[in-house]
Order: sequence, then structure tokens, then C-alpha cells
Amino acid sequence: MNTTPATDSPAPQTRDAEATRARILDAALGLFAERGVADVSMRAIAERSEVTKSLIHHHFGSKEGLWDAVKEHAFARYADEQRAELERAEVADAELLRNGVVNFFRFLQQNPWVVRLFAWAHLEGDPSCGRSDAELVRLGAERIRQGQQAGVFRDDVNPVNVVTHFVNVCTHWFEARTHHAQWDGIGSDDEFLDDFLKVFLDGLAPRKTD
Amino acid sequence: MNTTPATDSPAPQTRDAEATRARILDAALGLFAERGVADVSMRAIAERSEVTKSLIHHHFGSKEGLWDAVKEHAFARYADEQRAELERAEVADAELLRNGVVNFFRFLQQNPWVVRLFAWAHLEGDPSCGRSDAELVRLGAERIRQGQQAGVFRDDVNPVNVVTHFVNVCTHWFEARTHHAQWDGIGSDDEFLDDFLKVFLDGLAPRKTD
DNA sequence: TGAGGTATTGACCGGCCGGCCAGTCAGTTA
DNA sequence: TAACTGACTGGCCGGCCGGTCAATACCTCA
Repeated sequence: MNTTPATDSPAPQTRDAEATRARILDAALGLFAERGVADVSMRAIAERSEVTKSLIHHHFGSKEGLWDAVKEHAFARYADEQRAELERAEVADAELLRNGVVNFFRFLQQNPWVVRLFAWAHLEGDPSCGRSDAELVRLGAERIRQGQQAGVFRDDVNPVNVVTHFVNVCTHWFEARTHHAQWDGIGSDDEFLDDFLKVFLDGLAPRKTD
Repeated sequence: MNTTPATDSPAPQTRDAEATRARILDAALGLFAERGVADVSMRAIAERSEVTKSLIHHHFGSKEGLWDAVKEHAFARYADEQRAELERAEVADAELLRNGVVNFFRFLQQNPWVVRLFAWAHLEGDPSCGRSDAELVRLGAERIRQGQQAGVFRDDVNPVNVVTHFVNVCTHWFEARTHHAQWDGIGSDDEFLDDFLKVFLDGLAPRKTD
């Protein structure tokens, strides 16, 4: 159903620094995403990754060093995938935008750990994630702008705000999932996405010139 | 500019249990919102509220008891204000919805501590906040449904999803503010709100029947 | 005025925290 | 084979954690 870095990786048979680093990163990603950095001890990470606490310090220097490495690791996958998606598409029209939103939504749906990781980084005020995906937003906004010039999107809105609009909707949907789950009459991921796309895409259509 | 419960409350001159409780709650609200529950010590709260750690235990029992009290306290203000707003309005049309969104946006804008508090609670998986505002969502969705029946909103979308849509946009805007701030070309709160409302309200207009 | 209750204090507890360090062990190079 | 590097271990450190408790200061009301 989704990537679960929290579960055990293959057991260590021989010395392999790279594999060990990866096992530690996976364990830390899972625990940090689940409970937040402040609430996870180095001992817990050591236990889950089947490695001594000292070894984590050996590889990552400190808890903060490990946290930085985890964020960088997780964000790299995210950014690569999103950038590839953005650069693959060639024309800027409603169908492209729809696909872009759906792809973004699916990525979050399939990577709940990443969503939670970023949520914690946001609350911490960590600037590194935002700085990195500024490039993605720039690319997305550029596409919207092209669509506006081509007349397929209304041009009385800031393209960056359009991107922010759908990013916020999708991100918060998954961040606050357990929260929404208690609301009467709320539906599935897909129903929500469908309804959102109806309103979003129609609202973005060019205004009639009457 | 906004309510700042983090700053010092009036100094204690005489014994007043109620005032002391309030001072502790304010200090805890500020610190929890800023750094998250796990990263705030009882000592830090004691220091900020100019009270001994033991006294906090006397009044709230435990750290978790204090956290619960803080959430309940903060949420009560939020829910009261939002419910009053929802019940005041009488008819369900586009103008009412616009006002509802603007009010919600302004409330978050003026209560950044509450926004962060809820964000931490969400990540913790705390169900209490979501359960409480389910009632607000129910009220809001009911208004949308009335508008659909009156023909002022498109009726091919789930009203709950409409509410979730704008709640997500507004909430995440403020939750990830420091994150967005690094994006090129992003504007002010008000510019974002304006652009969002254009797309949202036009997208929600009834479809032409051609 | 004095008795009772409670708000408030400061000393103290066991336990866990992140980090450090001396030392062991495996693989590589000469 | 001998010297060397770096992955890896276990034990220890000072310090902070949440929580407890007996003693005290103050208010209330009989």
C-alpha cells in the first residue's frame, strides 16, 4: 500500500557501512515521522535499527545531524519525483494541471511518512525543506503563467497563489487525516480529490468577458 | 497585532488560585505552541509563569493533564467564536460563504498560537480537537447544502468536502507560513486570500446547463 | 482568635537523556 | 605478515526529566 521505512530492513550479516547508514536512516525516518524528533530517543533508534547508539553517533555525529540527514534523504526522493513529473509535461493546459494535482495527491497518499516528516519540520520552523521546494513551486507557477498567457486559465490571479492553493489542500488533507476522519459525511481520498478538482479547475477557467 | 499568551501576565501580588491557573495555562500555551509538548519541560513552564514546578502539578496533576487543559482552553475560545459566527448568519448564499471564509481566515491570522497548537495536536493524533469541531463542520456543511438546494452553489459536490477544501487552504496557509515565505513571488495574506476566494467561489457557482 | 483547608514552596527521587571514550574487530594496503 | 583505517561495541558521564512529599504561608470562616 505504501512505503514503510519503519519496518525492519534485512539483518546485518557482514560489515557494510552504507547499508548500516541506510538502516539507521530508515529507522529514524519512521520514528521521527511517527512521534516527532523531540519524543524519540537515540536509544529507540538504535534498538529499531539493531545497532548500538554509539554507532549512530559515529555515522551522524549527533541527534541533530541525524535529523538533518533524514530530512535531506526524504526530501531528495520527493523533489526528484516531483521535478521529473513537472519537466516531463510539455504544454500548460487544464489537463496538465489536473494531472499535476493528481500526481501530487497520489505521491502524498503513498508516502504518509514523508508528509508527517515535513509537517514536523514546518512546525520546527526548519527552513531547509521550504528552500528546496521553492524551485518546484517556481516551475509549477511558470506553467500556470504559460496557461494564463495561452488563455486557458484566468489571468487575474497570482500563479504562485494557484500553486499554493492546491498544495495546501492536498498537504493538509493528509496531515490532518485523523482529524477529518471524525467529521460526519466526509468521504474517501478519491471522492475528496474529485470534488476539489471540480471546484478548483472550474474556478480557474477564464472569466466570461461580459 | 495578535494575542500573545506567551508574554508575561501581571505579576502575582496575592494568592489567587484562579489567576495562577490562568498564568500557568498562558505560559504553557505559548511554549507548547512554539516548541511542541515533548520539547517543553515543566521547569520551563514554571519559569515562564513565575511559579514553582510543584505548583503546576498541584493544579494540573501531570504534564499530560496540563496539555489537555491547554488544548481545551484554547479550543473553547476557537469553537465559541466560530459557532457564534456560523449561527449569526441567516441565509446561505455566496456572500455568506465569502464572509465565512474571511472570518475563518482572520481568526487564524489573529491567533497564530492556536493554529500551531492544533497542528501539534494533529500530529500527535489527538482526537479531541477533531471531535469537537466536527459540530462546526456539520453546521458549515449544512449551510452549503442549503445553498445547493437554493441553486446558488453547484450541487455535484459533497458539502463536507467544500468545507474541508477551504478549511485546509486557510489552515495550511498559516501552519506552513515560514515554509511558503521562501517561495519566489508569493504575496501577502490578503493577496492570497483574495486569489483563493476568486477561484473557490467561482468554482462553486452552479454549472451552466448546456 | 484559632482551626482547617488550600495555595505554595524547596528539597529530593529514580530514571532516562544525549554524548563521549577507550578499546575491539574486520578489511585494506604495503 | 605487519601497519593502518574505520566500522563497531559497551560502559560511563553529567545533567535534565517528570513526579513526590513534608513543611510552610496565607485565606476563610466559625
